[in-house]
Amino acid sequence: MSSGGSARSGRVKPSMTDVAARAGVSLGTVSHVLNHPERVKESTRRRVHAAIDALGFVRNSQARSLAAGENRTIGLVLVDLGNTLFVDIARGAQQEATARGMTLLLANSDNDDDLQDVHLDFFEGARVSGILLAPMTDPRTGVDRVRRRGTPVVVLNYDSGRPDCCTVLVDNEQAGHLAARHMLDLGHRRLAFVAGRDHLQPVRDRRRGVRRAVTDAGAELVEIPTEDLSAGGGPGAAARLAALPAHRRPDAVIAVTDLLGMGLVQELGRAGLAVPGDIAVMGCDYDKRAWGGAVPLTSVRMPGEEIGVAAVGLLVDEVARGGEHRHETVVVQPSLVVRESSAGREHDPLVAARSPAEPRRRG
Amino acid sequence: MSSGGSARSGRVKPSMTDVAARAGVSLGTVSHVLNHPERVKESTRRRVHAAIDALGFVRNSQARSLAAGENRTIGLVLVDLGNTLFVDIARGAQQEATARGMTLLLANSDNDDDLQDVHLDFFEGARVSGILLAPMTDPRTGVDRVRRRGTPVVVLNYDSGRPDCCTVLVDNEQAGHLAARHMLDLGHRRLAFVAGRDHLQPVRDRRRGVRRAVTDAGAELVEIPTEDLSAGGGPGAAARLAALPAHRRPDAVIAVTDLLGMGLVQELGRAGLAVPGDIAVMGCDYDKRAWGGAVPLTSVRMPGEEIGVAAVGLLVDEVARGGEHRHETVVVQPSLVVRESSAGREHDPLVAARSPAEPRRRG
DNA sequence: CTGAAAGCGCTTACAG
DNA sequence: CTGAAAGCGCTTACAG
Repeated sequence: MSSGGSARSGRVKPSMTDVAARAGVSLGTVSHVLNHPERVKESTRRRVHAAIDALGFVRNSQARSLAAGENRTIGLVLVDLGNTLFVDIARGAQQEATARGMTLLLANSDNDDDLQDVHLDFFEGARVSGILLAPMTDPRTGVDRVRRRGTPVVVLNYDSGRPDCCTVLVDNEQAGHLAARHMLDLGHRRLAFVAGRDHLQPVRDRRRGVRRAVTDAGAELVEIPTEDLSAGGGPGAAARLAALPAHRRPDAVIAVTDLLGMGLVQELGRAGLAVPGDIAVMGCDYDKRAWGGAVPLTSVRMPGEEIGVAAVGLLVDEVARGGEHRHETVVVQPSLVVRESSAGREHDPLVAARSPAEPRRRG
Repeated sequence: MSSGGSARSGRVKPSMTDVAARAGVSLGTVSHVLNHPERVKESTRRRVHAAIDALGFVRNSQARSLAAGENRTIGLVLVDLGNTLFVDIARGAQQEATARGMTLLLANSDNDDDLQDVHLDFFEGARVSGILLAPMTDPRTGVDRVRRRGTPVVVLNYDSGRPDCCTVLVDNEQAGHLAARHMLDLGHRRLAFVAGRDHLQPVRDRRRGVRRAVTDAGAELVEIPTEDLSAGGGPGAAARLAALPAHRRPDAVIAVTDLLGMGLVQELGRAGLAVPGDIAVMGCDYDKRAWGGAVPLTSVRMPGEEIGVAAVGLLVDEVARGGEHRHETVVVQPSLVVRESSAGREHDPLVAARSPAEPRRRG
């Protein structure tokens, strides 16, 4: 394939005035056929539409927002599009926004707090009707700044603990509890939990759930620390497990993330421990990047799309009701996905997902 | 954590007029301190900035675009954010856009052509300065429509074969060639290529590359068709391979995607064939969802970020040079990532990526 | 049912 | 160095 002709010089887009001229009507009439077609006589409407088509007119939404004083777009700022949970959130939000006649715009802050601020400022400058923010760390400053200026913000996947904006959370304690219950139900009595420090909310909450389940069952829990929460943390943790004498070794391991779980499975295999024969393993997060590991990984699925849908709902309510709106926190429930790494090969992957509980509301 | 207070009623954002009043200057002066600070006396500038801070003023970018007749944002419409290649593209485009003082907005069409059109129309309505489009199928209609109205479009990852817009492509034939050369270099003489029909450009081009390498080497190629290009295609293809008598079985398999390769590895293992001992396997795409499979998968990496960077470069040139701009096609080169599924366990994963060739230009 | 006119929040020559 | 005024492309009462 070869080269190209030069670009047609940037043609100026037709305006409503051009359409009006071509249709032989006034500017206001064109606006009416766009906004209140029922107020316009059929034949006029047709002439205007003909002119619109002929000219390839596309209304300037910036001018429209400015004049109408309303903006039908929502900005979604995400920490990390590399994590499939956030892609799911975006998909859910997208669908719900469309269903409500709004447009969703995405911005990826790529784990960079400064970039996150840039995006927040951008959306505010664009006068979106509201912002959905999935932050990595405490978004206090950013949220404060934006809210103080009057733009509604819904925080996703981070519990800021403050009641001054809506929040959508996953019940991470329940995730940990589900995971441990699963292992206990399989008959395991000595569990291990591989995780980082409680610096990150999800780690802290999942740990709580695991501990509660183990304590309630009168079983035993070994906690194995790791700095690296992705696959790279696998070798270290696997080495520690493999080094234990067989009679003291846990018979089930819960990794705080799927990537970590995947790394574990791989390294345990190399150390000569069969999964799940010698030791059952599961992750948490249902991260698609950990799909199809050596042994398909049992996990706890976070309902990303549900989060996106709920968030748009809360935001739209706040925009519509203004002062009448009351902030609330929606807590969405995770669900267990049983696969081979805990239940064995005969277990059909992906089929046994338990259906999630109803989201709880509070607030 | 409990409930919330009601939202502060949607406060109206301060305008430049408010800033001017507070600073005791005219509207035009405020605009000058924002756009041409050097033209304003230091003390005045300070007063204006004080007013801006006090009021929490954020300039309305819609009004600015309207008045200035320029818009510093670029829209990126992606087929599928679930595929990590596109996330990489977005990251590269983001960085390059920022470096050039523009803002990148993302929209995910989620494999839905209608949604893709919606996004194109939205960006056109928003009067972005240009659009980057990574389509799934031939984007002819959409691109024509948008370009006819004067918005520059750069097409990513799809060869439309027409010289009337800029394009950034990955050299998929080279990807296939690299893959086959790798297997041949390892000493394999009977290769299999598992892929769908040539309906999709990448499949067609990768197949060409594989065939060329095999033919040039005087080796043998078995082509195994599959409908499903993701992990689900693994079992069928693995069954066909396993069913062959050992002396006719290929000693190396190239899957057209990583997900397919991952599915293959898993199923071959279940069928009792060791990877790479009995049969070497590799994928193509370097999809992070296929990370850390049973056996880390050798693959061909597509330089997503490079694509994003190149695309923004072409677009900005077209916007800046207008009629002077000449459309061109940039072809970016893939690179081999050798891992255990072809090279064996002793091979250190992720270390042996060959560095990619320089991108070629044409046009 | 249609049109004339003010106004949304900004930028930008043009005067002073 | 600063201000007054026109204009960007639209919407929306308000008249007719």
